[in-house]
Amino acid sequence: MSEESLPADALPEYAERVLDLAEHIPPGRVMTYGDMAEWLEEGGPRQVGRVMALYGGAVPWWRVIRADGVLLPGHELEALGHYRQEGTPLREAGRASEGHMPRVDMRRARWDGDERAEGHT
DNA sequence: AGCGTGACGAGTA
DNA sequence: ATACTCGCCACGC
Repeated sequence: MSEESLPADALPEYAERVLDLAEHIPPGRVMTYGDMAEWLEEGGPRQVGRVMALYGGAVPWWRVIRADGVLLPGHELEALGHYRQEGTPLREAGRASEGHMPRVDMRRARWDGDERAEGHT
């Protein structure tokens, strides 16, 4: 039997790795799908995206976004609420902000996975 | 087996 | 800023 049937109460190992990493993203910071794939050294942005689409509800999904900083389509308001609540750096279109959501300021909010760097002490 | 699709990314026009 | 192309990889039809 080469069938690798997965236990119903367990996720694919890759999915667990993705979710675990997502849970380690500090509040006020974000990680891109591509960065997560690179950090894990496995799969690619689309694979991370697939995992988040399927199981992302169990983790702080709003801290995992696209490289261009666009809020998750369909959950913009919810994500925005979290960002304002945790002080995630946002780029607001100064004058034309009416009509479209702000985007995450990737330059400041991007987290590289180095937890030690969080403690500036 | 081919083909389209997607919570992607980078490059080009 | 937007639109389109190509590369990427797993899934479903």
